[in-house]
Amino acid sequence: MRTLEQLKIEERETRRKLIADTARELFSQKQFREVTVREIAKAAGVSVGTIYNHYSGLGELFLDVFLESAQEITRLMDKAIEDESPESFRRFCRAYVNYLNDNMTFFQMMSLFILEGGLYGEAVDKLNHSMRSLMDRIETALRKAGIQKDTRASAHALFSALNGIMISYARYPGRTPEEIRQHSLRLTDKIAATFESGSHSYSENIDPQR
Amino acid sequence: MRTLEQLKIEERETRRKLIADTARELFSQKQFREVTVREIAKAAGVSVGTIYNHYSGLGELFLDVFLESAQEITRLMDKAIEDESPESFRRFCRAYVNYLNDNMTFFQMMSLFILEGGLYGEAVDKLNHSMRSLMDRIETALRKAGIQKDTRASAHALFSALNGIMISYARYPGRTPEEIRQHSLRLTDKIAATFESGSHSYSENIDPQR
Amino acid sequence: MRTLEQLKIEERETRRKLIADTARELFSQKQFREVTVREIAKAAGVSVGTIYNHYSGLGELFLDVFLESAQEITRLMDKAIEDESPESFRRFCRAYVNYLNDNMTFFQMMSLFILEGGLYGEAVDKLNHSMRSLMDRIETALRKAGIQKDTRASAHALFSALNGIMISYARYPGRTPEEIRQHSLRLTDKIAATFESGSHSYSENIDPQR
Amino acid sequence: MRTLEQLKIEERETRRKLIADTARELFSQKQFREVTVREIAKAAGVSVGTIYNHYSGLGELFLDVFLESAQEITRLMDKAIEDESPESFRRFCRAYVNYLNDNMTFFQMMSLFILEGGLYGEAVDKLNHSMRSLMDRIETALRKAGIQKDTRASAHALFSALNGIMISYARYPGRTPEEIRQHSLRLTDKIAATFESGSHSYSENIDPQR
DNA sequence: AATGAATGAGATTTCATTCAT
DNA sequence: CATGAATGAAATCTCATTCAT
Repeated sequence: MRTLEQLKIEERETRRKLIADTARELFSQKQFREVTVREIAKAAGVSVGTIYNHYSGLGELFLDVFLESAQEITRLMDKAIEDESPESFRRFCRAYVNYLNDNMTFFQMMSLFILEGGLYGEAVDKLNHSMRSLMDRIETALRKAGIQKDTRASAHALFSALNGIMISYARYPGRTPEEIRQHSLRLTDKIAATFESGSHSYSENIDPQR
Repeated sequence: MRTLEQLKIEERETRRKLIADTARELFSQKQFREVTVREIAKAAGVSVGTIYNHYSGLGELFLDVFLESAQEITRLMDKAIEDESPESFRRFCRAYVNYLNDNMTFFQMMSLFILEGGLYGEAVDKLNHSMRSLMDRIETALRKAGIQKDTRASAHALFSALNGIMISYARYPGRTPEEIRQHSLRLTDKIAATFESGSHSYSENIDPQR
Repeated sequence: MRTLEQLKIEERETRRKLIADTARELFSQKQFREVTVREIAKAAGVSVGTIYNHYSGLGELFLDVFLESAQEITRLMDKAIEDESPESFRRFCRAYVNYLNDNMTFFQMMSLFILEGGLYGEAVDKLNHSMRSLMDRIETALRKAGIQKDTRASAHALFSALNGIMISYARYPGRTPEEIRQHSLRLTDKIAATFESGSHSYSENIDPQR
Repeated sequence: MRTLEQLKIEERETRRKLIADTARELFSQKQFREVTVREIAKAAGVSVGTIYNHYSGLGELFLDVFLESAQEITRLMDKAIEDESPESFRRFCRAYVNYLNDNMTFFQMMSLFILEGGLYGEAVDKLNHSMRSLMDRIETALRKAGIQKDTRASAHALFSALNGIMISYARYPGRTPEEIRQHSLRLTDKIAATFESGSHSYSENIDPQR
C-alpha cells in the first residue's frame, strides 16, 4: 500500500522535475524573461495546465529552477574544496565564476529575486536556506585558504565580489563571450589573490610577534 | 542667427532633460520596469509622442537616465577622492555603496544593460565612456590608498566587488532597508580593508628587496 | 438482497447529499460563480471525479442545490401559512423575502436558470415541479388573505413582485446588508398591502351587490 | 481654437459610442457574458487596444451600455406618461416590460450589477443617477394613476414587481419567446391593476368619511 | 516639433471536464 | 466507484511604438 502511494508521489516529482529541467534548458537558450509558459509546456511535452498543476505560477517555477542551480553550484563547490593544490582557493573562485558564465540564468534569477523582490513566505525560506548552503562552502574555502578571522563576513564579501564580476562585465556590450570569460577569470584571480593576501596581513596584525 | 539656433537647441536640450529627470524621479518611486511611457509623459507634462521625438525608444531614455546618474556618481567620487583623512579609501567605497542604496535604479539599469544586453553602436560608446570615467576615479582612489601595481585591474575588481554587494544583498527579501544598508556598509568596509591590506602584502611580496 | 441494494442506494444518496450540502455551504460564503469544482471536492472530502460520478456536470449540481433550497422555502411557507394572526399574509411575504436575503444563492441560481437558460429535459421538469410547489403555497396564502379571484395569476404576480425586490435592491452598491434588509422588508410590506387591499376593491368591483 | 478642441472631443465620444453601440448589438445576439473583447473590437472595426483606451475595462463598458439602455427606457417612459387614455397606467407598465423582453441585456446587466456587485466609486454614482431618473418617471405615472400617498415607496415596489416578472419568467425553460411575452404582459396587467386598485382602497382607508 | 489615439501581438492564468488506473 | 493529474481552449488586459494631424 505504501509503495503505491510512494510511486504516485515519485511520479509527481518526476513530472515536476521534467518541467523544471525543460525550463532550465530553455532559459539557457534565451533570456529567461522571454521564455513563455507555452514554450515550456511545448518543450516539456505537457499542456500548459499541467504546469499550473505543479507550480502556482511562473514565480514558483523560476524559484525551483534557481534552487536546482544553487544545488548544482553547491556540489561543484564541495568538489573544489577538496582540491589540495596550493592554488585551490583560486580554483574554487574560478569554479564559481565559470559556472556563472555558463549559467547566466542562475545569476539573472538571483538578480531578479534580490533586486526586484516579489518573494514571500516559504519562498524566502527556501532562498535563505540555499544561500546559507553556498555561504557555508565559501566560508570553508576561505578557512582552507588561511583566513581565520571574521570568516562569515569575509564569505559574504567574497560572494559579493565574485557576483559583482558578473553584474559588471557579463555580456558587456561589444565583447565576445570568450573575451568576457577571460576578463572574468582575470578579475577572479585578482579578487582571489586580494582575499588571500589580505588574510596574511590580517594574521600579521593579529599575530605581530611572528 | 546663431543665437536663434542656439536657443532652439537649448530648448531642445531642456526638454530632453525634463523628460529624463522626470523619468529618474519616477524610477526612484517604483521598479523602473513598471514605469510606462505614458506615465513618464504625463508626469513630465508632455505627450507620448514628444518622448519619441527626443528618444528613439525606451532604451535610449534609460541610457540617458543611467548616464546622468553615472555623472552624479563621478562627481561624488571626485569629492571623496579629495578627502585626506586616513580613512579616505574606506569613505570612498562607502560613498559609492551609499549612492547605490539610494539610487537602486542606477544599479538596476546597469544590470539591465550588462546582463540583458540590447545596447548597440553609439550607446555602447557612451556606456564605455561613462564606465571609463568611473574607473578612472576608482583607480585614483586605489593609488591614493597605496596600491601601485596593476591598478586598472584592481579598479575593475573593486568596482565588481562593490557592485556585488548590491546584487547580493540589496532588497534581500525579509530585510528592512536600514538593515540592508548596515549590512552593505559592513561588507563595504570589509572589502575596502581587504583591498588596502592586500596592497601592502602585495607590494612586499612582489618587490621586497628593491 | 434487497436490503443490500437499498444500502447501496442509500449510501449513494448520502454521498450526493454531502456534495450538494457542501456546495451550498460554499455558495453562501462567496459568489457561487466563483466556487470551483475543486473547491467543492476538497471541502466535501471527495475527489473531483466523484462529483462527476454523481452529477453530469456543474449545471446538475447547481440544480440540485437549488431544488433543496426550494424545498426549504416550501417548508417555511407551509409554516407561515398556518399563522392565524391578522398579519399572517404580510408575515408570509416577509418570510420569503427574509429567506432570499439570507440565501442569495437560491436567488442567483434562479436568475441563472431563468435568465441564461441552459436547462433541458428532466431538469426542466424538476424546476417546474419545484416552482409549482412554491406557487401552490403562495396561492393558498393569497386565498387566506381574502383574494378569491384569479388566484393562480395573482400568485405568479406576487411571486414576481417579491423576487423583484431582490433583483432590484439586493446588494445594492453602497448599501450595507442591514440597510438592504430593511428596505427589502419595507417594500415587502408595501407589496403585501397592495395585494391585500387590491383584493378588496377587486371583489367589490366585481361583485358590488354583495 | 475652441472648435478644434471640441472636434477632437466629439470624435472621441463618437468612437466611444461606436464601441458601446456595437457591444449592445452583440449583447442582443447572445448572452452578454459570452461576448468577448475581441469580438466587440472586430465588430466595431477597431483594435482591442482601442477599447481599452476608451474604457478602463469590460466593467466600464458594460456600465456604459447599461446606462444607455436606461436612458432609452427613460425616454420611452416619458412618452408613455403623456398617454391620456384611461389605460395609460397599464400601458406605461407594459412599455417597460416590453422593453425588458426586447432587451434582455439591460436586465441581465442590472442583475449583474445588483446581485454580484463589483461597482465602485463613480460607477455607483452613475448607476444611482440612472435609477433615480427611472424612479422619477414611475412615480409620475403612479401619481397620474391616482396614487397620492407614499409614492416613492410605491414606485420602488412597482419597479420591483415589474422587474420580478422578468426574473421569474423571462426565458423560462421550455417556453417560446412569444409565450413568455404573453405571460409577462398578463402579469404586468395584473400588477398594474393591483397597484391601481390598491390605490383606491388605500384612499378609502385613509379617508373613510367621504 | 508636439500630439495622443490606434495598434495588436502576446502573455499569464483559470477551470470544467475526461479518463486511465 | 473513487481518484486526481492532465488537458487546452479561451479570456482579459498591457504597452511600446507609430503616424496622421
